[in-house]
Parts: sequence; structure tokens; C-alpha cells
Amino acid sequence: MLRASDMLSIGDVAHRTGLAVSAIRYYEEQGLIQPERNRGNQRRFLRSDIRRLSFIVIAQRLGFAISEISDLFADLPNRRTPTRGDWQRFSTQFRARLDAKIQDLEALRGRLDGCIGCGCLSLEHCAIYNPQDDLGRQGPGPRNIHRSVSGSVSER
Amino acid sequence: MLRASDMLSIGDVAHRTGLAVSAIRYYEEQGLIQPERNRGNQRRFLRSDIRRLSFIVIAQRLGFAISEISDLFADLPNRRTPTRGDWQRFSTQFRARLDAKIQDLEALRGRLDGCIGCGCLSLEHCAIYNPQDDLGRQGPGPRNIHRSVSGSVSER
DNA sequence: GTAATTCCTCAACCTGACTTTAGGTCAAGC
DNA sequence: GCTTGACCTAAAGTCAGGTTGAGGAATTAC
Repeated sequence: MLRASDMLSIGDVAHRTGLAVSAIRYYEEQGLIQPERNRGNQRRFLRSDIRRLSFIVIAQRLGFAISEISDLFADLPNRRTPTRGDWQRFSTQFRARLDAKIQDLEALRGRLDGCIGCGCLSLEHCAIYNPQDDLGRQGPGPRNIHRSVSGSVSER
Repeated sequence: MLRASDMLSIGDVAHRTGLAVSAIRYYEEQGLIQPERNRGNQRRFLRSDIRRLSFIVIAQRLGFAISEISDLFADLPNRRTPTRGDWQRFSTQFRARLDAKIQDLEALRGRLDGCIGCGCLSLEHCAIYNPQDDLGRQGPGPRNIHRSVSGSVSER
């Protein structure tokens, strides 16, 4: 049922998604998409790959790493257009992550609000600096800046 | 008024903030802190530098880049402990940035919610894919994943 | 006073997420 | 049938945000 003419070249896909061709190749390398090849070894994409790629863009902006997106995609079929059920499972998971991020930010905002009025960021018992976790390092490489936001430091 | 005994070594500061010594040196290199030096050229920090560093950690976790944090810090004095007024200006600005981030995420959540029920991520007129900006590339290097979240792609 | 820590600088390395380049192939238009 | 543009791979480069290591000086602890 898949005629060649139904499929898109990498250039087409780049155009439709706004992504660079090199980025699309990179995502394939990372296993996020698996386009077929034509006789001449050129990539041929399904229309549904555009949705997949769009979702990658959005998820990244939300702070998901490529590897996390890969996990999220684990449930989705690669070679057929996702069904409604596929997307429901996917977006439900996604929504949970979103909620967590929003809650995290709101919690900090709440704590910050207590501080704006009193200038307590300069004082010693500010709620923002309540002691709890240890912020331990965890090896080389760039920091994952999307861990939980609940910081803690006591100045004395 | 600043006796040497009031000041902290880089090791002390590392201990109190949970940061690695190398990270603290890096932040200095980036202009986020400006410790003094003693006769032997060793860094000596103000107590208030601990607050500064703690804020850096929190802000990074919220997705602020070092350069953005640097901007936020522009109003704060480097060489003396911030006053209440300093912190008020600072936290007011910070709060505005926080608000913007939260709104961004909530907007996306709203759009996503419309999609979970109907499975419309697989359809063509999903609100998540409304057309608006162009997602244009902007040079080499890693993508800034904390730009506005409002994505857009149309599949056809 | 000397040994053990801690600190210094500078340069190289690392990861993630890509882009750029080089050298070559494929496909579409005329 | 040939030219032009799109495509291919592989390797190297880039940028942020750091860490690691070498070689040496300063501090602290005994």
C-alpha cells in the first residue's frame, strides 16, 4: 500500500518541519525516526514522520533530552501512522512530565513571593534556601539542567 | 571593615553550596562572581557570594542560561553584600521571568489537553501544530532549548 | 620545620545536540 | 545526454557548561 510517490524526501521533510536536513539525519542516527531508503539509498519518509519530528521539537523545548524523547517514543510504532490510542498513551505521559515541570516552577515562585516583600533573600532564613538535598555532583559532562528545581543551601 | 577572617576560601564555598570547586572557578570566569584575592593569590569570598551561587544553581535548573543569569545579576553589587533594595529589584525581575516560563508551559498544556481526548495529534488540525513561527535555524552550536515553547508545524 | 592539604593557572577533555566540510552519487529538467 | 541541484557518508568542528590533569605555590596541622 506504500507507493514511492507517497513518500517524502529529506528535503521535503526539512521544509515542512522547519528543521535542518542535518538535524533530521542526526535524529535518525539517534533512533528517533527510521525512514526507508529508495533504490538510490536516499531516505524516504512517511507523512507521519513529520508529526514525529514536530513532537521532537516541542519536547525538546520543554526540556526533554533526546534520550528521553526516545523513551517516550518507545511505545509508538515506527513504520505505521500512530493510532489514536498510541497518541493518547503518549500524550498522557507527556502531560505528566509537563505538570511536574509547571508545579516545580510554581513552587519556586511561591517561595520567591514570600521573599520579594521582605527582601529576605538577603537574610538567613529565607524559604528559598531551606535545607534539604545535597546538590551532589554526578560525573563529568554538562549538567542536566532539568532535574527537580527544589534547591537548598544554608548560608551558615 | 572586611577582615580576612570574615572571608571564605573556595573550598569553604564549595562545601556550603554543594558546587564543585571547578564550577565556582568557571562561574568567576563567566563574570557571575568576583571574589577578591589574598596575598597568596587565593580567592576570598564574601558570605553573600554563597547566596549568589545558590541562586545560580536554582536559576540554571529553571532553564536560565549562564548569560541570562548574568543579565539578571547586572543590578546587584559585586563587591558588597546586597541590600534589601538590591534583592527586591532582583527578585522582581526574576519573578517576571518565572511567570513567563510558567505561562509558556501552561499554554502548551492547554493545547495538549485538547489533544489527549481526541487523539488529534494524529490529525491535521491539531492546535499544537498551529502555524505561527518558523523555527528557523540560527547558527551552529547546540540549540537553545529554552526559547519560547510555542511550536508550529503543518503537515500538509 | 616539614608534611599534608588546599589552592593556583593553563590546557585538554567531555557530553549533548547539532552544523560544516569534503568527496562523491542520484534524480529532474531541458 | 548532460547539467544542476538534491542527496549520500564520514569525519571534524562548534557551543555551553563544565571536569580533569599537570606542575607548582600557599596554608594549615603537627
